[in-house]
Amino acid sequence: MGEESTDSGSRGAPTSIDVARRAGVSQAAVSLVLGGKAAGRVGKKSQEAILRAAKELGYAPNSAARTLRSGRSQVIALVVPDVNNPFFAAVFEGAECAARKEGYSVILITLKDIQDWQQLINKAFTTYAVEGWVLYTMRVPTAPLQELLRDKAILVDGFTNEMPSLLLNIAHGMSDMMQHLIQLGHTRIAHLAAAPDDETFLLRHRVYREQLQQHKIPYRDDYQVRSAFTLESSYQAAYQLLTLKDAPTAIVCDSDMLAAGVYQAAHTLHLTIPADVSVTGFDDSLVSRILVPPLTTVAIPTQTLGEQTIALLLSVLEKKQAPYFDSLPLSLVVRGSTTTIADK
Amino acid sequence: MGEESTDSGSRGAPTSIDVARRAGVSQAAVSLVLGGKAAGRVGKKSQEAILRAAKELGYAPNSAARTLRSGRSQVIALVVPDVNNPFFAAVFEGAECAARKEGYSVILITLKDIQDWQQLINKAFTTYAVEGWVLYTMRVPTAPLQELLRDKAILVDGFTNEMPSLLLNIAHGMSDMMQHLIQLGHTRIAHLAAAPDDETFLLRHRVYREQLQQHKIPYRDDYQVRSAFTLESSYQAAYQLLTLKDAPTAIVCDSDMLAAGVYQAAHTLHLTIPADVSVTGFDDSLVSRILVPPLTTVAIPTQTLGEQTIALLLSVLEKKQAPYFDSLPLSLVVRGSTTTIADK
DNA sequence: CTGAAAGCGCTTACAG
DNA sequence: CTGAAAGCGCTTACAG
Repeated sequence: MGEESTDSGSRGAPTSIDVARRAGVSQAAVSLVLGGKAAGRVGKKSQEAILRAAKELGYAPNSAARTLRSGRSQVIALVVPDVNNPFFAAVFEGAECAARKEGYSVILITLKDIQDWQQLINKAFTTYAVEGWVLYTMRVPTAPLQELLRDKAILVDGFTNEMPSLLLNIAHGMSDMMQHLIQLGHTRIAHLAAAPDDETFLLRHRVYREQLQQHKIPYRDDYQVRSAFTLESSYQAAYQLLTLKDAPTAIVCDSDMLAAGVYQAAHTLHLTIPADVSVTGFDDSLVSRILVPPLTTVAIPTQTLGEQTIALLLSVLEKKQAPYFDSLPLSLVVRGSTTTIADK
Repeated sequence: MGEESTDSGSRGAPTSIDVARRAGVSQAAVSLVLGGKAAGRVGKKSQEAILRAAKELGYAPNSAARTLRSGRSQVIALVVPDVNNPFFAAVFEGAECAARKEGYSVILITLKDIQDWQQLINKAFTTYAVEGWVLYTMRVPTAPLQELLRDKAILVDGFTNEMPSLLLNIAHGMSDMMQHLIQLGHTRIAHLAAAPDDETFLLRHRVYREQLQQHKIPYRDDYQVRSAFTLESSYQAAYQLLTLKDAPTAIVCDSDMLAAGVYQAAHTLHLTIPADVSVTGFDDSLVSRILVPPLTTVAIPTQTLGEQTIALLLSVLEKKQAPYFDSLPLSLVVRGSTTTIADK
């Protein structure tokens, strides 16, 4: 015998063998019944006995054994840049909810630095048995990782030829936002952009310029600032804009989190939102509702996003259909942070 | 042969046998080297050959097999009521960071309703191989669950005889907060309490009353309101307080999230914080820094909390010491939402 | 409808 | 220092 022998029955968790013994059936029958595959394979009497015995013993199938044998863990990993951004917390909740309906669970992996790619994913590979990956990181993974993730990962709000994407209609949302401000009479519109030069943010900027051009509003270099996703950074950036000689009457932010910095700077400068300056966000996260006045923003519907994400990933995993590229519509949510341009 | 036979080598993921074959060693040697247990057991030459072969094949150990055989998954589950509350997102990050240093990973489980206890934990039991549990839910689990969790779970900010607790010094934090307001000259101090009647919130209320009494300030029933953790609810509660004939000059909230509702209500009523009313929170989450002016609050240090939580859980799992009860000190963070009482 | 058995990919004690 | 082998607890095809 290979190992420290243990008298069965008195050990930690009960196994399917313990349940079988108690119910007077074979171990295989236990597995079938608890796996929901007993139809026409196990008699009524046995089924009842098995369920009773399992309950009495407090039996739960060993997930490692199940995963090892079946090759299926029913676990999906969601990779995001930062959970502390309430938007990604909502994305997690949306994905978790959609996944649960399909019998899957979601683990959350935070990818703070780009260097973490290797480390974190390797860790996830050796720690969890992850069946599928949803990457919402605005960063395309490195080549060796793409190989590991082939046919089991999708990208959200990003594009690469190496894996299917769920695209968001960022351009439409941004363009709605610009038109909203222009209709309110704004012409001095600044852009507080996100510092990372991911495609999703570059796109926002492109639409910002296009809209200015279409409405014959001159583009001004001094109305362009960029900020990291910290309050300090966005505060500084906003302060710079608001203290310009010819300060903007509206500031378009790439994210609700960045807009929070504008609120701080406006307060410092005794400016009132929206009377003195209109402010807009992007995401429609908790942040947009907490700010006073509530933030006009572009809503990314996290529940729908979760559903579509899970649907796309499962279709990829099951190879039911060729990877497709979809585009989720975003909608403008007008709240109290924008108003018509004041005559001063 | 039991099953669809597969010619080894050409299947999905490479196994330790593939690596062994390529390196010209036994499968066991591969396991030892990649498990970091090769010291004095495998020769230098073999080790190098194994590592090279593993790299070339892109080998990663199968986690389900490892967990099944070793009985250790290195996974800890953190159960919280709501990830959308930025405080719990920070708690997750703190725990994840501390756990990683010890070689563990953390999965996040959200427990919205008390009814979910059974369902979610059972699911976690059968989906993940969870070694240890951290319950930060302000709810003590039901009896049958306590049995399942025996000797592998700890409770944060809650108490039961059934499992070890990490206690937070809520009383101290709340008492500091009350003294801060009283020193500023406030006597009309209202309490916007959390609706759930968990011990942690009842304690805040007890300290609130004690402090009033100690400073000979009369307790007023009309200064007591309770609110769920939604903006709508806390807005309503705050509105009620602020429209009293004899409105309070300070509102003490059980959580930063609740304070956000006070900001909204104050804005509606054209009241300025802190000039017209001082507001305080609890947690020191992202919310407290986003609000304008930033919120005076009681800080729960999520990084330290994560470290202590993991340390306590691991000591319980390893049975290195008897479960102990510790109490994490909290500190007052004075920001811009509180000021001296204005003479009107 | 039921039972006996193979085997998922590892870890680990043991014999050499 | 190396190799052969047992076995973790399941799932699933197969023989009855």
